[in-house]
Amino acid sequence: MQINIQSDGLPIYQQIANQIRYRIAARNLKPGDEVPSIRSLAESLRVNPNTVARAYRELETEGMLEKRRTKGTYVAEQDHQQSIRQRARQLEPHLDTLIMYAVQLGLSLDHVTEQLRERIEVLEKRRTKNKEDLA
Amino acid sequence: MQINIQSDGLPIYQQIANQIRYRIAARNLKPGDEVPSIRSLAESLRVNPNTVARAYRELETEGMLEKRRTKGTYVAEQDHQQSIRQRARQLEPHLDTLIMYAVQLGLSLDHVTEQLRERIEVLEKRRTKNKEDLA
DNA sequence: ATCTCTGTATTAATCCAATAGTACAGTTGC
DNA sequence: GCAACTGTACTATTGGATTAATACAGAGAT
Repeated sequence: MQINIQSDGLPIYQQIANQIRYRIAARNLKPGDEVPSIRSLAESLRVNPNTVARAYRELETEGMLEKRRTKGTYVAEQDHQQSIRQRARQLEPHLDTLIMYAVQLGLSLDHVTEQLRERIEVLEKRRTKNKEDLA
Repeated sequence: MQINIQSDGLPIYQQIANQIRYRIAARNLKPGDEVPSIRSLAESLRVNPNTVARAYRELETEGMLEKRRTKGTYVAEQDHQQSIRQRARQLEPHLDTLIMYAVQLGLSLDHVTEQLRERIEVLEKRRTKNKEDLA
């Protein structure tokens, strides 16, 4: 498993969790697939087993992974895959954080939704432009 | 100046900054108003001057406050008041963070805007309900 | 001049999250 | 039984962020 660790401030265990989360979302990893064992991944990243364990534990709590003791760790079968609702619930605290910031900046909430829409447009355009550049 | 400090994990200097930011946004503090001196506020909160100084420095960077050396610290005249654009720019990194989370959760960006809209509605209702309860 | 008020700078103590070191416990297959 | 693999638990180190202690520097009032 190709995981890139950078010393860019973001904790290692989160970098691992993010990258696996992303692969699952992109269906690059599918339900039932086995992910590297804690020890082997720790070894290949030259990182302590506990660090990988923490990433896996977090993903397990989210219902992304499923540990089978003495067997290994696998991408969970159901849960996150079909249930958008569950994932949406995980996004909620981040929404609240954003709203809190907006309130503190004295920005109206209508303004925030509008600004978010605009920001997404910008990012989308950038993304499609990159694809064109590659073609 | 009535500032409440709680030991709830949020750093003291941020609690101070937040509360002042909020008052300015609510026009409870107006441009030109003087805020308590670093030393006096520090004393009344039983906190180190540097802690208050840090809050003020942050607000100054944001263009909210304006220090006049040997005079005191004042709510800035222009800047934040009329320029929504400036405040919006400060919100941008938070928008990006939210978008990043959404992508990692495999949620479409349209979904995010929709969920944000819904979340805001909930909070708005809760807010108006509280007002009714008080009446 | 000196007292008293501004904000500032430097260094030290403290605390906590992240990570490592290392030993433990269960299962499987030889 | 024992080797080789799973995930886990416990303790120690470290590094960074927060806060404190304390001293500094400028301006105004008396």
